[in-house]
Amino acid sequence: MGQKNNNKYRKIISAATRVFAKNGFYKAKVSEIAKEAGIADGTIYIYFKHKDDILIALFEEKMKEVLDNMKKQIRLESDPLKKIQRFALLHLKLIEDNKDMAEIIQIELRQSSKFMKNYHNEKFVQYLDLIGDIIQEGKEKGLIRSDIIPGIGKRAFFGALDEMSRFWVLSKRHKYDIETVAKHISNYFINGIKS
Amino acid sequence: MGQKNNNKYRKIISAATRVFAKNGFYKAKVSEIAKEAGIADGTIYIYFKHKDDILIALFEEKMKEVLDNMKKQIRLESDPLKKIQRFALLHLKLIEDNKDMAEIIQIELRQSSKFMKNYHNEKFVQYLDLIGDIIQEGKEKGLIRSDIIPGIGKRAFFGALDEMSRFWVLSKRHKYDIETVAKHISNYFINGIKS
Amino acid sequence: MGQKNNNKYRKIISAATRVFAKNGFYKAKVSEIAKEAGIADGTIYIYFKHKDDILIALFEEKMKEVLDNMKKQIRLESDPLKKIQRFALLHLKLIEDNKDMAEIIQIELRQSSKFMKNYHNEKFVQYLDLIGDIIQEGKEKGLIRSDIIPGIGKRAFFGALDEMSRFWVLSKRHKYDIETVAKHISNYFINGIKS
Amino acid sequence: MGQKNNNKYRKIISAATRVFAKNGFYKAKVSEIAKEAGIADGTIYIYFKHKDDILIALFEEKMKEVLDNMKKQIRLESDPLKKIQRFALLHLKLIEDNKDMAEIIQIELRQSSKFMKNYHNEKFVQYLDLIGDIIQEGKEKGLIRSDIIPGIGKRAFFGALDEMSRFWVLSKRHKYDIETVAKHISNYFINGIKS
DNA sequence: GATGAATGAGTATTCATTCAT
DNA sequence: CATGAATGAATACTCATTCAT
Repeated sequence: MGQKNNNKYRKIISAATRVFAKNGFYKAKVSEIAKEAGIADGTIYIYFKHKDDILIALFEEKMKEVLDNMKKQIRLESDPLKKIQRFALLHLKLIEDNKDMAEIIQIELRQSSKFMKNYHNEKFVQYLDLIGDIIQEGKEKGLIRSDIIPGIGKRAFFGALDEMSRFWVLSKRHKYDIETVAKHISNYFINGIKS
Repeated sequence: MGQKNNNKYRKIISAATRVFAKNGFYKAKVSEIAKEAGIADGTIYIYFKHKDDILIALFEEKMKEVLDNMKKQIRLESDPLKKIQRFALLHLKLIEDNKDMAEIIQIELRQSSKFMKNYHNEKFVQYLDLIGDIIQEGKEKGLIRSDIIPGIGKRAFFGALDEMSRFWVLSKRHKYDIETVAKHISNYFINGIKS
Repeated sequence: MGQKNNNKYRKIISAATRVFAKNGFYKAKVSEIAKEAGIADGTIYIYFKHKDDILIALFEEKMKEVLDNMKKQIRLESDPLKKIQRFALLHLKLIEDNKDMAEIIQIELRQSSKFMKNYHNEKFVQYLDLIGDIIQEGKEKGLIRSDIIPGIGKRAFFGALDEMSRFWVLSKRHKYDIETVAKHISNYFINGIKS
Repeated sequence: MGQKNNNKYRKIISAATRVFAKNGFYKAKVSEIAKEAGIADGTIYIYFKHKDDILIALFEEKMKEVLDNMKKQIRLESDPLKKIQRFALLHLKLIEDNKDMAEIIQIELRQSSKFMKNYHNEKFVQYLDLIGDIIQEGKEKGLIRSDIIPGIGKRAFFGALDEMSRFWVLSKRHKYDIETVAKHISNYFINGIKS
């Protein structure tokens, strides 16, 4: 924890975000991260035991931030359906404002066994559960049909946003603006599940 | 004679599907694919110039199959909304029946720059367009709201299915059966976009 | 011997001469020689047991030709000093007319242990001895100083011609014409050793 | 610190000289050079980008030494004809004292396109020019015939010495001693070109 | 803590050679 | 004899990780 406040630790995470985004985790060299961070190669191993750990730490850090921010924003809304709208807009804005991070999460983290399969992605589960909880709340308030299964609904909604994000990350020019996309996707979903 | 060549080409693709699925593209060794295919290491290089090309060929092959099959199935249905339901069910069934392939497409192919970014994924674009075309058809028949944008809708729907597929691929036990998931997801979407 | 008259054997030697000259023995691929010869890879191994053997055979063939030719030409001259002049001119002409062969002999055959060191180059020894014999004859006829050592003289003269040949092979444009070079080099030597 | 680097660089050059001389460049394994140098395989790649570069560096290093030494020695003599004698003796002595290096220069460096053809051998050109300059000087002083062409003479003389060197390198026992050979070869040449 | 030179395990790819047809 | 698909041994080079300073 003392480490996490450390200047060098932050520099490595920041440099790694850029380097991983550029060519992917496997093609990224530890020495390149060190160079980008303006430190020596060996210094990285004072803060991280393995190259893998940089990616995991990076993910945890970013996801914590995203999760905390999303929770805070969602709380400002009391109507579950409004919460869904806000979630969509905020999610896409986060992607837009953090292209490098988004690319890593989108592409690298889905990757090999080392991560999605063996690494239990607690923060991602919590992120999905934010949606699940909103759906549950909507059902309890009678705003969402009682036959909607939160476990399916949360993935469907997240998946829809995520696929748009992938498109975002991989395209240079955007055909649709964020607000439009957020509105459309949340409307499909809300209309699809509301009572 | 062509048979024999074809035979080995197929064996390599088949072996690679299993090997890539197990530990991912980067951790897969060419020698392991050869062993799995029951041929010599060097033989692989008669059919493929680089390790990369095996993954790309594999993807093209499988996607062609999936695309052809999906097109045929969709044509059997005349109602665009029914087409959406059928798409969902068939997509999830394909995933279920081709776990290894699904895992590769889900995880490996989204990966590094070499693929999603630089490799222009024509077949995937066509697959998405199948959905786009159905939406367009539905709009023209007055079954789908005129303000629905196919370019957003197709991604939202595919993303929803895809996120469920990911969950499927990464889980050992399935909480929900395919028919249920397909029904729910297509219902959200249909209710969300119908007139 | 029946083999040596064989059409395919000749084709291989001829193709190998071109292929070895282009990029050197080590970089030359057996399959490239086969392609150049218009035959299958495997056919080469009907005529030669190893890639090495092609180079050795090629050398033996060419050297026999060169040696026979040189012997015949030398015999036409009775004056040992004239023989030296003729040797120089003929040697350089051979190089000029057989660039590919010259390059191989110059460069490849001097090469690694496999050849100059382990392979006892009988034909080359005989070629050098042609010069040695001329010197000996000249000494006996009192035309060449009695203190000249043929074993040194033959190498000095051959080396002088050979270095010019190397220059020839490696240059694209020739500063001096063959007759001039042959005349100069034989004059240095003749003046240097004559009584 | 620079010392240490320098130290390993030297060790590699030295080890490579021995290893290349033994079996030739193409048969030499990088790992063998590393073992001979008492370092790890990877360390070689800190100092040299490619295996080729070791041979080139080795050559440049040795040639610089030889060239500097030869220049110094030649300057001690004022008579151009004496300079030629000294050149011959010194050249052969260098070969005798640096068998491994001589073998590499003699055999490996003449080799494939990578070297003699594509690699412009500046130091070798300068070495030859030392002889050319002596001839020019001799002509100006009226000691050497005015019709002698330095561009031909320098190659003839170098070639004569070089061919003796090759004989030297490839033989185990020497029939003639250095002084005799040097004296003979320089005498042929001097008598051959003097006024 | 910080450094960066050194390590050496790991692997894609090549290509001479074989042999079933 | 001829073929050319198949073989698999061989090796240059990379790069995550270590550790003496």
